[in-house]
Amino acid sequence: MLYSKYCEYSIRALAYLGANSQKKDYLLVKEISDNTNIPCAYLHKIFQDIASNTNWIVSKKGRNGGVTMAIESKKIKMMDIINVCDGVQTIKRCIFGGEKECKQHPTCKMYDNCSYILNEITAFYEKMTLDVIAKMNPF
Amino acid sequence: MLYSKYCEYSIRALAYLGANSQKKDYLLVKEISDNTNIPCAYLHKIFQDIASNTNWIVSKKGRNGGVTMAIESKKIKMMDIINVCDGVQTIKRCIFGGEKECKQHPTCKMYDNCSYILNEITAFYEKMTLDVIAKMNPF
DNA sequence: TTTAAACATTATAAAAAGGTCTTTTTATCC
DNA sequence: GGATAAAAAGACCTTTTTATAATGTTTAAA
Repeated sequence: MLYSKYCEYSIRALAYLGANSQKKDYLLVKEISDNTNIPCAYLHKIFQDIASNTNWIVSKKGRNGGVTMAIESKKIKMMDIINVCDGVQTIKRCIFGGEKECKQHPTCKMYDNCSYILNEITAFYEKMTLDVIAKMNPF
Repeated sequence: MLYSKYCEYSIRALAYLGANSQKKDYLLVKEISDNTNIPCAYLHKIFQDIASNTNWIVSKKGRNGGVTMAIESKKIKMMDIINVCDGVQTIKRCIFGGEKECKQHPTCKMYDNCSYILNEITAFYEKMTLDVIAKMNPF
């Protein structure tokens, strides 16, 4: 698994939101839940977390409430979402278990050897913005 | 995270075993535990699982017992270990959450788009055999 | 027959995933 | 303007998975 389920849900939910919420119209969490196959209550929690940790979405309580994007889809990369949900160090760590700064074994060449593939993965996540995802019709 | 901690431990432990056990000499689980920073009791369980699911290692009870490699280090790839520990589908699934065969959304181009990077990752794990790892002096 | 080792089983802890119920906010209806 | 209903927010709880610890059992060499 490249990232947690929580993170996977966040990506799917934001992609749907970005693709379907035009400026100033709010989508129901229930609707997003139904269309992305994410448990509704869990999705509430996810949106809460995203709302409090980023400026990506705004939510409105009460009748005609819901959630909507606060910034353009093309400004949010998968990499950003992974960083917010799972932490910055999730991707960029040695596949052997250590950190880049791991000095336990000064002669170890593992990180150097896997940095290539880590960079490839990172580059991929950097170029995958929500609008790029939306164009692939995942819903 | 690219794979579970259980899997990471398995890779580290097998790499150590491959690097340090010559034919017919058994290493103590305790020694491997000490040198790889894996909890000793947990490592026992890992070796048990590996022993019963593969033909990679053999263990010997009693005095002068321990574990040793049953096949050559160069024949075991990281990919094999990931498949045994976390299951075959861990790596090769659409980063958007679905399987390759996911036909929920017939127009979705996500898997096609991420297959390139999935292949890169797979190729990397295929070429990383235990003897290649050992040459990097991770211990 | 003692002892050192893997093997086996059970229990515990922590984290991740998900559910339920109550509260608060807000628009709309009367 | 008050009542009502619809929505997110928030608090708390349950389940599942992952990780680890503890303890006893079996094996085999010295």
